[in-house]
Amino acid sequence: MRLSDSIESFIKEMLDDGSAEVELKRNELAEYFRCAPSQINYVLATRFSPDHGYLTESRRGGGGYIRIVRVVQSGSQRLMYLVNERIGDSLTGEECIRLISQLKEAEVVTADEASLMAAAVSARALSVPLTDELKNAMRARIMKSMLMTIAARNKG
Amino acid sequence: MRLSDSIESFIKEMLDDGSAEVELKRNELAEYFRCAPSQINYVLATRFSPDHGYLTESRRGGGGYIRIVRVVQSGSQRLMYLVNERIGDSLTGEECIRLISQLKEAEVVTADEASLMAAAVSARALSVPLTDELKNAMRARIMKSMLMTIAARNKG
DNA sequence: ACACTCTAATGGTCAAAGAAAGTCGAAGTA
DNA sequence: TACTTCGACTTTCTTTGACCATTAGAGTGT
Repeated sequence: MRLSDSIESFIKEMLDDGSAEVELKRNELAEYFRCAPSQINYVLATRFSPDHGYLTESRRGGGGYIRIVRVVQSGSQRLMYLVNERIGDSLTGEECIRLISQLKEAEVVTADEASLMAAAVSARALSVPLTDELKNAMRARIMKSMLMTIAARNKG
Repeated sequence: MRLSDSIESFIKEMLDDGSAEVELKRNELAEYFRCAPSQINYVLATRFSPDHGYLTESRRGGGGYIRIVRVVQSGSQRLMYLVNERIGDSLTGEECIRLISQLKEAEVVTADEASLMAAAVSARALSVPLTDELKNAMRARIMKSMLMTIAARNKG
């Protein structure tokens, strides 16, 4: 069996033990598996990316850590669909507005949250000297990032 | 746990015990935690800055002291300050996080809204091929746009 | 009393060392 | 060809120590 697979299983077992969140020390884990510390990063990048339904957060320096949060659960299917299928690399301002109001209609987000989201991808927010293509690429990314966050909170 | 975190908690506990103000002796505190006195300055700079919602004032010489005050501002005061003075043309990701968590602490936004905002300006959202400078400029704009939306709703 | 100086007691700054984690290209493997 | 693994180098956060700045009060001379 591959090292990466072992590390993946190890982390997933930890996640199954109750909480949907786990905190670890990169160096300790690498030591445990007798591999290069950067191997852990590889596993995180290939098996615990947002597309796989996980968020990771970390801190360097003394007392540093890596935290992994599982965000995909039954209730978030629709959101994950949006993130993975509906939204591609690009989204116009209008498409954003349409999506956001659908989410509001469906009561996935509150009205206040909907306006916050709209503000984040508004023309005003993106009024920097960039091509429309780049702006729409940014919109897609900003939307995905926010939707992932909503999916994470909706897991209960 | 990190030393800095311990010192931070210690000070915050003192602040929670009633008054929104605390006075301490740098050397005594350093002695108590068995660390270099300058460590206290580090904690103040990284955890009790104005962005974190605190002001510090101090005096040297015999009978010197350090006073830490938690700043209390109304929601709209804080929003105005942020939009008009604090946020200029550029904001780093960390600065965004700090400002957002202050708004949450001050109950200007809900926890859900705070994570939404953080998601909008996260590195994940802005992982497009742009210079850091441009990204930080975008962060400033996105933040302002969102904050103005919040300010608008708080009036109605 | 008064003014002046000296000194001990504080706190401040900054650069360097230490302690994690991140990146990325090269080499290995299936 | 695509996926893994490694390790040299980078970045970020923490901790310390040497040196600097300020202040209150004691001592001294008039």
